[in-house]
Amino acid sequence: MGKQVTEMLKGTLEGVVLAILSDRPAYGYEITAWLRDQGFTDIAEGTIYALLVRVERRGLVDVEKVPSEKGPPRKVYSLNAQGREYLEEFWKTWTFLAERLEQLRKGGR
Amino acid sequence: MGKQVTEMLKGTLEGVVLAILSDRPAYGYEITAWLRDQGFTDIAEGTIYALLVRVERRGLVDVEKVPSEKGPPRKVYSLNAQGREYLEEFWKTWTFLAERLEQLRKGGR
DNA sequence: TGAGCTACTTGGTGTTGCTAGATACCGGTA
DNA sequence: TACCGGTATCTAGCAACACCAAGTAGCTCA
Repeated sequence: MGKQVTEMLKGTLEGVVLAILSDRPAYGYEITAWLRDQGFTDIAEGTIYALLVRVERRGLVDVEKVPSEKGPPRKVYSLNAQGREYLEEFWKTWTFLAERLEQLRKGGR
Repeated sequence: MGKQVTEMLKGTLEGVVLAILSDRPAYGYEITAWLRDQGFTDIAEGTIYALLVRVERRGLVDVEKVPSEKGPPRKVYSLNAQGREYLEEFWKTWTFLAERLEQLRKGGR
């Protein structure tokens, strides 16, 4: 994929990461690896870290530093109540957009 | 809707507009009005015009100036061959993203 | 004359993801 | 010991995109 997916990710990537965290806590490196595995081959490492810092500042996630056997300590993020609320909103917005797009695709306006 | 949809529109709005044009030619004012009608209440007028200029510069659309009875001349845009190709790509990217998101929503990873 | 709708343009702002490089901890190997 | 690769995070600078605000311009009708 190229630039197209990059632009489309703006705004959705955040929801994607929060959705991942809604399943269970995770840390940056892990999230990046998982996304790559899912086909998001272009997602830059730095992007995820920056995003995590952002959602933390906004109070959507809680953080815990956990030592790793294989390297420096991990920052494990978990979705808190506010984050879950925000994720709800995200899914609503996404649904709205997806419905409009789907309608456009089949039959046009 | 609020800021969330604004961010999510980045990258997709372009596809939306091209999809509209794939049905039949249209001009900026008309497109804006139609989008508002479809629930995209936050879309700014200027945004559509800027987007149209962009896709024109990229050679995805052809333009024709058509006099209007009700105001200044309209710039009517129509999707050309290159634009159709690009729209194809857009739908592929969109499908990829939508599938990942849908999977995330139900059942998580 | 002026209000209101139609129609397009432009300059500045904020958010977001990418690039590229740096830092740091650890195990294995030459 | 010295170095390399994998793990793990952070940062500064950049480009793209949508928004905001204001302006220009043509037309109709009171």
